Amino acid sequence: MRESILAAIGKIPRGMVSTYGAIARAAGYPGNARRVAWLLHRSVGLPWQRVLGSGGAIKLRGDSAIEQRLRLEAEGVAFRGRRADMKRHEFKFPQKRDSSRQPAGRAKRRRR
DNA sequence: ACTTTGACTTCGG
DNA sequence: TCCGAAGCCAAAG
Repeated sequence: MRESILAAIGKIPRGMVSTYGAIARAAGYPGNARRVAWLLHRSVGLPWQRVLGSGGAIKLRGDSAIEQRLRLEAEGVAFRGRRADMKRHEFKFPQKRDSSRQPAGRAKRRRR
């Protein structure tokens, strides 16, 4: 849990970013975005700068937010306004799904 | 053992 | 775009 979340964060490659919610899901704990944030805050040795809020928004305050942005830009992540360009830099965690994936776009969102 | 606390997210107005 | 409310739940104190 702690480990799976931390491991997921560690898989984000340089130049890519992910979000709290996506990491929680990838770690097997959907809906636990806050835990991801909590762990990030008190753990060390993680690529913390690569974790953003939904939509690519930086959720830190003050100086930390500036530092995060600088670090990401240094890795090649582009920003559009206050958000990272997720279309180009969002890291997709590998999922195990069988080959019966819909070939055409149209991603569907479950929920309620 | 109980309460507070988050670097959150989504929805509605 | 911004604001508030509700859902979420392990870890800290």
